[in-house]
Amino acid sequence: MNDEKEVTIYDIARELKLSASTVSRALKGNPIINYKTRQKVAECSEKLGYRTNAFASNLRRKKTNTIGVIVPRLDSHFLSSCLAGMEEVASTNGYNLIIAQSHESSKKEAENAVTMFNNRVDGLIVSLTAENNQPDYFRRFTEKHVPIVYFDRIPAKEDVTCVCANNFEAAYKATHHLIAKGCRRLLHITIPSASNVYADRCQGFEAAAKDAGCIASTLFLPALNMETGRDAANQIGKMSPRPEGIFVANDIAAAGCMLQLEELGIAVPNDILIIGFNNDPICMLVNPPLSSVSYCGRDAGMMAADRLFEMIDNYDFAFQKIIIDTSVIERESSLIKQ
Amino acid sequence: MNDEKEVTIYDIARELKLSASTVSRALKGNPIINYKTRQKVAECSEKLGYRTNAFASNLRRKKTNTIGVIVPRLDSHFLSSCLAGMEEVASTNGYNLIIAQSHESSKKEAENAVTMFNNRVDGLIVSLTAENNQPDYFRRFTEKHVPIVYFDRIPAKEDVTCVCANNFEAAYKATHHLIAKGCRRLLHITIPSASNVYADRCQGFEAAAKDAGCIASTLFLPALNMETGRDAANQIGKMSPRPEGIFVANDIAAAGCMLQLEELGIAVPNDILIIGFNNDPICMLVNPPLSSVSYCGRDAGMMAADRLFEMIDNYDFAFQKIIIDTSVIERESSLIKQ
DNA sequence: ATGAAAGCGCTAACAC
DNA sequence: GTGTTAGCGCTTTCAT
Repeated sequence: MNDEKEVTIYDIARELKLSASTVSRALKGNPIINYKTRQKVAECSEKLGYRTNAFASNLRRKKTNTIGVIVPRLDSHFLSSCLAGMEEVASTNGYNLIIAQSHESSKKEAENAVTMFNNRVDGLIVSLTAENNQPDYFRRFTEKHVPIVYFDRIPAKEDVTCVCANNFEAAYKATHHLIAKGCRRLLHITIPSASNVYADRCQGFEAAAKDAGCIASTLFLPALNMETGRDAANQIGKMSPRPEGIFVANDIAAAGCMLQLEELGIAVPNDILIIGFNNDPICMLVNPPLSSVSYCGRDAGMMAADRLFEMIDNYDFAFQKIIIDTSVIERESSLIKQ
Repeated sequence: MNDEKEVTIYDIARELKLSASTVSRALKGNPIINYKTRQKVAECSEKLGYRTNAFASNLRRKKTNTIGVIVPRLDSHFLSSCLAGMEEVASTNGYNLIIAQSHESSKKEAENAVTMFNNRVDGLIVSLTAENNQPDYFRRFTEKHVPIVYFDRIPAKEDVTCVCANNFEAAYKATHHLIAKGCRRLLHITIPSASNVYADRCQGFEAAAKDAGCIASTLFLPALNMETGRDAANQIGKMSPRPEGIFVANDIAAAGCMLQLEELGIAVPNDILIIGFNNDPICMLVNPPLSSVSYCGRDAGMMAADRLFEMIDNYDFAFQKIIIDTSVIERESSLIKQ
């Protein structure tokens, strides 16, 4: 492909009448090499336009300095914040990130896993699809002692390292918040999913309602977005009696729902209180501002990456569950009643 | 590192009493190899748990099947949509994406460029920082004939391949839209930047205002986000006479500005019309819904990746400027006057 | 402090 | 249709 010959350490060695090994050591700043030699090598490499060949090095060292990331999608605020955090940590540690999206398809996720595996990533960070929370295609990584950190959407089994919120508790708090504002008839809007994220939120909601002796029901949507949020509002419009407080499993759907409720003449928060999840920036843009559960993506990403590097560097595979803080952010959408 | 010996093509060869080259060919489905042999190799490789070693192959082929992407940040809706589009195209073509963020710092961008270069990416997709639109650190790529596609924030010089909107025209259209709604005193809110994105939008704005004989001024903010958008609104509140139509260079700042205007008792669109840029989903969430200029990130990402693969596959380095469609999306924030 | 030599796993030119 | 051979560029013993 490339016309001009690449400069190798042999070229530098020849030029300087040294051996390749000396050059190799000098280039990595190995102090065993005479300081002057190191300087000469540095100069010469600069002069010749040398660049290290990562594969040759990888091939030799059996290490890629690359970590793989598999996420359901890239274009969500939460996930891209997570990635931003991971990228920061990775680049500080001299690692690259290779990123793939599963598009919520377990099949695509398996394919991504194979690619990552063949690319010999030194570690893997994964957020699972909503479709499958006990995939078996990551087994080969653990078999080869390639560490995996799951984040946000974690597998059902216990013997993994993961970073996530305590979704049960977070949902409990969110629901409790509605109850504290005087709501007795509660509705939870979510998707049917075995994933910890949705299942735990659902259970947290039910537990909080039960503990307070409230009437709770759950509305399952095919997906959680603006559209489906609006559909949910239309259904709520027809309910009788209507719920007094709604806890939606993500902010986008909550926002869609709220907008549509307003259009139906159902006022938030006067007629219905509503709270979302994720504390997406949109919460502060909608009117009224949307209460939500805050959960910092960038931190989650950084913690996942930090833990992964610990595992890689210390060859330490102890399973660990890292819980991210969540807190209820009260805004106008849930503030009036009391 | 890894305890168990990795299985190589030699192991398969030994097992099957074949040569490594035959195995290599068989594994890539080379039709010159006997069908039965291919099958046997496939079975055996499966049985032994063989996985291809990408470095060894890369080292040999001098090709990485990896493309590098450098973006200012990951956690913006527009950019993550672009990435999603690129990832789709890349993965269809059997390529991986390695992604780095410059955090709007030219220094970090240069570092990223070095990393990508050393990792021998087969091609590069870049959106520049707002800080520097004529970086020299990508020169080494072109010198080595590694194709680069710039997107969105492109360099000042002409001899590059890029994918972007015609920001001048888009801004002209947006401004003209305000004028058509009856605005005579116009304000543009942006950041000081030599980048095509902001400079061209600014010029488009000025040209449209001038062509219509309107009074135009520009407010430069230190950044374009919710906060600074609100600051802008505070400044607008003190202006006299007040502008009648505002064109903001991105939607987040536009939304922040609009919210703050409302808080100051300045009604949108009754007192002031406003239009943003990017058609971010938040446009439909704010109240009133925000007019904007639509510009599809996913398409831009896909087009950039498509063009890059063309350059890689056909060894074709003709410079090409691909213009993405933009259109003014009229929503309530600019609809009343006429 | 430096060098010689072997080998990481794969591919491709060239044989047969 | 299959095998032989050499080499991609680097790192790492082991010598000296």
